[in-house]
Amino acid sequence: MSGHPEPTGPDRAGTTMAADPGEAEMLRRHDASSHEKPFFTVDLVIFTVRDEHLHALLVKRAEPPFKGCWALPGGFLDPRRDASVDACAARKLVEEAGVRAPYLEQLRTYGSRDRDPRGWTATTVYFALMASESVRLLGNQEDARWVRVRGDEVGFDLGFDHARILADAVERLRSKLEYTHIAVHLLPEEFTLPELQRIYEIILQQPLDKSSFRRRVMQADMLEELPGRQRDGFGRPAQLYRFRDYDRQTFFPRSISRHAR
Amino acid sequence: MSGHPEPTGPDRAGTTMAADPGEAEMLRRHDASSHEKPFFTVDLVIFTVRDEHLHALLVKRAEPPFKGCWALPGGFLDPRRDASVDACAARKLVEEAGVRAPYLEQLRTYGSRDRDPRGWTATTVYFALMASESVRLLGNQEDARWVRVRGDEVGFDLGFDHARILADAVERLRSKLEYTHIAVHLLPEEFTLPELQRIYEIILQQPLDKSSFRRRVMQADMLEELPGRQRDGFGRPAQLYRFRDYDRQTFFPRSISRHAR
DNA sequence: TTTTATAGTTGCAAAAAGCAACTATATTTT
DNA sequence: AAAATATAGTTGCTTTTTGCAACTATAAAA
Repeated sequence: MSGHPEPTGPDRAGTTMAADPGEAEMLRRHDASSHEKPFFTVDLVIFTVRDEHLHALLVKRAEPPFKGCWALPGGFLDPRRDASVDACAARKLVEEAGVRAPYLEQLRTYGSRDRDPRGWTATTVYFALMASESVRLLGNQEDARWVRVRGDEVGFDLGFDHARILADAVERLRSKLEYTHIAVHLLPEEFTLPELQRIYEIILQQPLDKSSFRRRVMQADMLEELPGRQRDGFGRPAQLYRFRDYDRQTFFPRSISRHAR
Repeated sequence: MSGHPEPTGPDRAGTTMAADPGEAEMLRRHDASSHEKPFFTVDLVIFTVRDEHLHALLVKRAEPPFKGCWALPGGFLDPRRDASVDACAARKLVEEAGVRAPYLEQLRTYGSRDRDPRGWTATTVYFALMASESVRLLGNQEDARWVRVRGDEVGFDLGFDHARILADAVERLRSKLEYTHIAVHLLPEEFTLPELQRIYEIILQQPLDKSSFRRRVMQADMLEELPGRQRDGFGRPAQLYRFRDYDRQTFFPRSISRHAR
């Protein structure tokens, strides 16, 4: 493909003229020259499953605003250090949770005049999934903790609009679990099928049929059996598997739980 | 839950209220000076279906950088005018496409040191869906056009990283069409079932079975029959329907096209 | 009046999911 | 050591959902 648009095409037909072109032009130039910038931060919703429940990592704010309140980890993007927003999120993930490369996905950007008392602020929020075993909390235990998520909240107030952000993140997590394989990122590299099923049950908050679940996961062909390797426990030992392709995002052809309709 | 954390558990310390104004004022100055801000813009991927093909709205840039190039509509957020990022997107939608309230959803935020020659820039991208009938392009025909999307590109280069953004938007659109009802937003308020099916076929790029499609859509119970109202044409007239609830985002229990596995 | 084009329905075969009983293999208990 | 118990994994059948193709319905065009 070349560097120039086609001279012809279906694009000319439906372009009804309307309001004054001079006005639009004026607005465009105004925008370009004013360049007033909002504050820009990156926040993280870091999920894990521990003790049969979904947990999120929260930090206690050491500085105003909302000093002493619990909030999502995150902070200002530093254009000198961060080559990109993604890189900034990865940096903060290391700083806050000491984790190298878990599943990290952008949730969305929240920005408004009044969500931060310091002024117009936009924050791009990422959510991360990790195995609870792989987490090393840095710094003091007192100012960073895993908090159990009940429903879509933690049971107490959070600073800023972080309660709403957390609720959105939980919703996105549930929604993606219905259709994708991302739950594997909440487990260590090697895991068993019953462990994976338990993750789905905990987050979707409903029991799943064992045989249907296995059928579905095996048909998706995402797991690699680790021959001879088993997880011992009380009953019969369970076969260990590994997720086949951590980069590809695959979808189930059906949602896991039947939707109420 | 209430406005106060539980006395026990990991949340014990989350008691403090929001910052007092005097302290916030002090910190505002501190933060403002110590944190460099990136530029912040909002861009739009505006989709419609015309002439049996998916189209996106592109504008020809009047100013550098990429002057003369085609790019996605958008521009700098203005903290004085825009109460939120969402509001900024809605404003730009009116300015660029003269549309009041189509489907508007945030895609994601792209930000890096080198995506704009003017410096570190973050852009939050929204994608909009609208019926081709409802569009009034403002300004000159020459600098805003509907361009046919083939695969996930338009066939010529775009300014900035907009080609990649457009590809991401197309992918998101396809993905959401598999599981949700958003295709109705690409049609006028009243439409027929064959028209809706055609939208799915065009965007998913594959034929769909008539009876399965109807069964699925009717079971989802999202459409309201308009008694006595029909669309005339060559063959048998088609029943007109209206989408029942424009706010609710509902999901199909299965994806529409069978996935290759 | 016949042909053609499109809308919409129906019936059945095929595929997938739900369900429950069954086997397998370990630990714990007696 | 045998029995009880707990968990993993399989199998067979029923029910549900889908895919497919033929069928009917209703208009305009020939």
